[in-house]
Parts: sequence; C-alpha cells; structure tokens
Amino acid sequence: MLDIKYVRDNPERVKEFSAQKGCEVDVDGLLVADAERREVAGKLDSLRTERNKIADKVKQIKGKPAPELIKKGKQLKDEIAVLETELNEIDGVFIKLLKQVPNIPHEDVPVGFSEDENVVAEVVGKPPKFDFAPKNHYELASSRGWLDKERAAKVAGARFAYIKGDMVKLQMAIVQFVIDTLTSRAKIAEIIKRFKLKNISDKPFVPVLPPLMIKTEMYDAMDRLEPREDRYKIEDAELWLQGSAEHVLGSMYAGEILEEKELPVRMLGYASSFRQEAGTYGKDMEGIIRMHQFDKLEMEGFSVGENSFGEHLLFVAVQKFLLEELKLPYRVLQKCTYDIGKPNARGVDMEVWLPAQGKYRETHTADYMTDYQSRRLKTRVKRTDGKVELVHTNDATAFALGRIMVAIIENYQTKDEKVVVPEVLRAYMGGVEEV
RNA sequence: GGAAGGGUGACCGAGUGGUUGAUGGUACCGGUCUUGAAAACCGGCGUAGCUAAAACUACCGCGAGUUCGAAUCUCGCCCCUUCCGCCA
Repeated sequence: MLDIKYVRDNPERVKEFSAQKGCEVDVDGLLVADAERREVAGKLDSLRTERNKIADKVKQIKGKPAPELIKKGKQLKDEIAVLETELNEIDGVFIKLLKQVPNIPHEDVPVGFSEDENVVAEVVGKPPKFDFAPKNHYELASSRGWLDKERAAKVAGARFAYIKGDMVKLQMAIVQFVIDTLTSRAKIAEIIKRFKLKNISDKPFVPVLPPLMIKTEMYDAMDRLEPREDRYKIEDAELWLQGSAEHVLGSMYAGEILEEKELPVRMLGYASSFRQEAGTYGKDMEGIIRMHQFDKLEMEGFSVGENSFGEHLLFVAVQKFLLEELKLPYRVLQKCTYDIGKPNARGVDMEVWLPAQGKYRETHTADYMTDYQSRRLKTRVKRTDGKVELVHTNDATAFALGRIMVAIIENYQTKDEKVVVPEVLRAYMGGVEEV
C-alpha cells in the first residue's frame, strides 16, 4: 500500500503511473474518501474528548451520583457509536481505494504498456551448438525415466508430475549448491566484487524452510492474494497454499519493530509453491515448465530504505552469478511499467535459453518493493537515532528448480540422450560427470 | 481433538472498573565521576492519527458488548505454554 500522504500531494503523478502500470485507480474518489474520513475522525475525536471530560468529572465527585452528567455521558455514547459506524464505513471505502494504488515505479523503469516493451538489458553466454537435433526436456526426461506426468495426472490431475531418479539427485545437488553459496560470506563478497556493487554488506543468507500455508490476512497484506483464482484455498480454514516463499518469508516479521543492527535480513527460502495457473489454459502443457506445484529457492530481504536498491541489485547479481556458475546462456530483462507488477517499484527477469524451443524463457524474477508491502505488514525498523521507519523489502528467485532443470537438461544434453552435469554440481552428485 | 493456564511497551514484569499510556527492572541514549572503562548517581526513552505547534484522540493479542468511565467485567476468535489423546 502506498502512503496516502504521497497520493494527497501528488494526485496527478499517481494517475500517470497507475495508467502506465495498467492499474485502474480512482484517485479522485480516494481523495474524497480521505477528506471525509479525516472530517469524521476529527468530529469523533472532539466527542471523545467531551466524553472523557465528563467521565473525569463523575470520578471526582465522591459517592454522590450526578444525574445530569450521567445523562450527558449516555447521550455522548450514542453519538459516538453513530459516528464510529460512519467512520468504519468510510474507512472501508478509503482502504479499498488506497489498496488499488500501485507502487511508484523507480526512476529507471521504462514506460511501457505491454510485456513486449520490456527491455533486454544484457545477453550473457552463447546458446550451445549441437551436431544433432536437440530434444526437448520432456522427451529426454521421459525416455530416461525421470518424469511421469501420466500417472501424476491420474493421481493429482494435469500440471503435476512425478520427478524421479537422477533428476531428483540433480535437484538436491542444485539446492545444496545454492545453500552453500549463499550462506558463505566469502561467496557473497565474491559476488559483490564480480558485479562491482558498491556499499553492500557481505552478510550471508540464512536458509529457511517456511510454512507452505498462509493466512488470508497476511496474504492480502503482502498484496499477493489477488488474483484469487490463481491461488489454492484450503477448505474450512482461512488459509491458502503459498504461491512463492516470498509470501511466507515477506510476512514473517509483520507487526514487528526490528533493530537497525539486525538489518539487512537476508533469507534463502526453500519451498514448494502452488499456483492454479488460471488463464494459462493450454499454455506450456508439455513437460514441467508450467506446473501447479514446483519447488523454488527464493531470496527475501529486509533493509533500511537507503540500502534497499543496493539489496535489489545484489539479488540480481546473485541470480546472474548462479546462472553463470551453471554456465547457462541467459538474458536480463528490465521490465517496463506494465509488467513489473502492482507492488513493485522495479522488476527484473532472467530468461534462460532453451534449445528445443529456440528461445529464452523466464526462469527468474527480482522484485524491488520499497516500503509498499511493509506499510500494510507494519514491519518496521528502529534506527540507531531512535526513529521508527518502515523497512524496505526485496525478493528474487534464486532458482525455480523445475525450470532450471529443464534448462540444464536441454543445454547439457548429449547425442545419446544423456545429460552432462554442470561442473559446480558434480561434487554434490557423487562426482559423476554425466547422468 | 480434550483439559488447564496465559497473551501488557525492545525485553522481563506489576497492574482486576476512575490522575494508568500504563509501577518497577533490564537494555538503549545523554550527562556527572574516572587517565580510560566498569560501577555508582542524574536525566531521557512506546506506536500511530490530526496538527505549524500545542492540545486532543486511539492503541495493554484481535473483534464485539456492558458502563458516565475498561488494560481491568462479559462474549466470540486467534495465538502461546503445560498435561492428555493422536501422529511423521
């Protein structure tokens, strides 16, 4: 949620970037509701002052009741009740409208009105050349006995899979590799140096296994509940299956005031994520590119405001580093206003080359949220000077395991349907060079 | 799932209807003392709304109710602890 003060002071700018982000926002209606809300709240405050004074007088008169004061007090109570109801209603409208306002785009976000206007910022590595026709991951993995979608369909339905054998070992190897990398101060320092980042702490990430379910209230505060059709609701409970570890990690410190010395908080979550994939009917049906359930390593961070952009850049650098360690060809997209998402101030995607499709496909995303999420979560920091501020949040994919294995299988395949294990993973797979 | 107890400020912990926004302690910040530090002593120290500011208002897990007046009483919900049951 955005600060209402910003909307009050910059209504035209809010209208402008809301349109650029494709968000429908009733700024004028919001400002009217805001004014009404403040007016009623002011009246309510005066009535409460009066009530408190009367209560005070009654208290001071010892023993004897004061009928006229009691009567006045009762009358005030009724008036207050009426105004409270009124304020609740206005507040409901106000919050609903304010929630529609998206985050302010960071200054370097390109303005665009469709995902085609995302900007390719960088292309790293070269697509591999094959002296045979490369297979797609699904053909290859199925013939090797690594994937069984038919039985998964029988048991759970479409967009589920049994992943088996060496592919499971590969996933575990990637997970261990990433955990080892991101929990090492030396590695973080190396990443900072390689990507020439300035004034960034080399604090390592803390690995986290989070809950996979999240309360409605928290999901909404994260601004990730909508569109609900894409979420899985747990029947008979105010709970949902999380769609990303971001949802359960980002809400972890809700309502708390952190000490500045605890920041930055950097977490590496490992969790299964669940998505209904509403509106993607028929898309990516082959293989495991788009599933209802997939495992993901996700970075989540909390920092003070002036460091949050640096944290965002670090998260992006980590993404690049990990892809480069796996020697996968990829490109970096700087997303335009339309595509970054409502709570984002900035967004970057990584796309990895998939030889069988002959194109780059999205595997990573990095979200720079500033204080948009923390405002509703009420996650704050007490600065060393004693001031309390909202923290800034960042999240970014380390690896979506399904998609990254698709990329490895396709890019590292051999003519005889084997897959060369990326060098950095071999130590985690008993030293084998090929599976 | 059943039973009992409990949720108060960064932390511990008083407080059972009226100068309690909340005793006290710890931590933290400033000062005195000291060569320096520690100790001791003095002072400061919740969040948010509306404000130029003061005043005022709200907040003692969340929500509703009783009352002139609620951290304190009633009801519902959430969470935690312990015991029992079940279980990877």
